[in-house]
Amino acid sequence: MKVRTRVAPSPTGDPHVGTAYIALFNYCLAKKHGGEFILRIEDTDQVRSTRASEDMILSALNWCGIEWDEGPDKGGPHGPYRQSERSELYQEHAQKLLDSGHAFRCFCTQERLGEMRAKQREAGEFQGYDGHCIGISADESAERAKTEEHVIRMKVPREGTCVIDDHFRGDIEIEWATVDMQVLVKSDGLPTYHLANVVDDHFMDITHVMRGEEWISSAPKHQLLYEYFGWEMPQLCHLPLLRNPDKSKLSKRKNPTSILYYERMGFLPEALLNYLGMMAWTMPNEEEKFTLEEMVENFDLDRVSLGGPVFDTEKLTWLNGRYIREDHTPAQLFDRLTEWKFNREYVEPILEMALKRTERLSDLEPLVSHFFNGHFEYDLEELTGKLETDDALKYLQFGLWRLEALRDWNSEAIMDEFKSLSEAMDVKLRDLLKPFFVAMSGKTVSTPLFDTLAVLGPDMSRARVREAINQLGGLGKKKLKKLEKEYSAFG
RNA sequence: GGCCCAGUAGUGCAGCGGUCAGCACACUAGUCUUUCAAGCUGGUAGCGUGGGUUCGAAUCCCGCCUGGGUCACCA
Repeated sequence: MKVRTRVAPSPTGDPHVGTAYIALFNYCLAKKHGGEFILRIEDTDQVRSTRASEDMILSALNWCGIEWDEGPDKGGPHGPYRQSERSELYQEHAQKLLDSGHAFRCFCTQERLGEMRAKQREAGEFQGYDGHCIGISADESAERAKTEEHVIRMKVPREGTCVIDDHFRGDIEIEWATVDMQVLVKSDGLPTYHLANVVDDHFMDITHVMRGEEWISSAPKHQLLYEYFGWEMPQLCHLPLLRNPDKSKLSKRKNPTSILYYERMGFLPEALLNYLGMMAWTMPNEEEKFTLEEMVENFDLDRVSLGGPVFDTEKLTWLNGRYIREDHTPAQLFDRLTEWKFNREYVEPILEMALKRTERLSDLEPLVSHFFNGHFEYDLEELTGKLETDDALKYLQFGLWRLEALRDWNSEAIMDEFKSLSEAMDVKLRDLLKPFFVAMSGKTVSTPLFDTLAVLGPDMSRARVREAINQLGGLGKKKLKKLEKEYSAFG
């Protein structure tokens, strides 16, 4: 049987390096065995999914050098490859489960579920659905479904043990009693991940499901669904999660996670991909610099290690340096530079900001250099200005939280965010903005703040705010907690 | 907290019962260079812990500890 693997990102934000990491391994497994690699978009979360995010993910993955055989942009024999376009298929299969008695409609309100969980938590018992609606007769259920809002849940045995076969870990035993009666179809009629994923993997002939370790605990649900449908289960392979330096799961709050950030920072796609390949994996000869082709050629699931690897930007930087100096002539490097930022598309909007502030062409470089730089050594006095260090830290942290929550990254939205923050904090906008201005540009004379943030993009901007906070002495746990309280007081 | 997963220097990995546990990043000393990098030569630093099994354990088994994940009408 032909090996078929997939990566199934959810288009709910910036393209994540974790997605590229999972994609890379799936790609290598498929190609190593002459198989196919599929890209599927899991956009069943209507609230958070956006087409803009999907587009970014596809182009970011392509930028990394990963190509798929089938996907929403190129089609294929198992399409459509966007879950929002496969609704009927899920509905049909939810109905099958309903008919076979493996699933049931649940009419419980959010309030009741909330109370139920609160009670369970208080009593210290297993938290999960209590089976309230499971006994409703098929007729009554069908009748009520016509008028009442409801979800469809899967039935899960209340006793016994489920054995999951993970390729890396062998048998994993999980008590059924710890598995919740998962919602399969939401009240908006769309499936949850669990249903859609199983149905799609089956109809797309996926043979190996290689995904993050975070999925292990819900694997019993998936296995059960395969059983209910009478389908063959693909081989499960749970890859260790990429970590922050503090070992927690890699997250944008602690680390830049967007592929776009690494691109803007001046990392080369082949270096980033190579680096991702040395997370949890090594070449048999221990060589650390290798191409995608070499990785495919040598790929072997047995060479995957399971300790969660810390995404170490320092080592990535070293690797990137090797690619730059070992693989480029000055002429080639110039082309890279042009591709990167030294082009009209990137520079022109920046020149628009700089134009009015320029008297000689030679004034230009210092004025706009922060659009091409990585990080700075800040002048701490410039960073704080007239503010006390603690106040500057507070402003920066509050602003950072606002920026982290911001969904649409554009000049107006950013301005609104800062305006509302300054009102809530009852400080002058200009005072609030000052440290950000320096944090973004490393200077006191520079381009307009909001436009600058917009051009730099979310991850780069956040990274600079974080860097400024660190250089000002950072925020300890205690201070951070105190600030969090103050912040949540006015949101 | 319940359940699950993991645990080789600060970090990424090698090791798969039998030489002083190797490599790379970082750090550091020296060397080269007009400076700084890069390069080269060294150095510091590790098998979480306690029990077994075995002639012999980083490697196999068990307990503990630590870290992580997960407990949604998000994926």
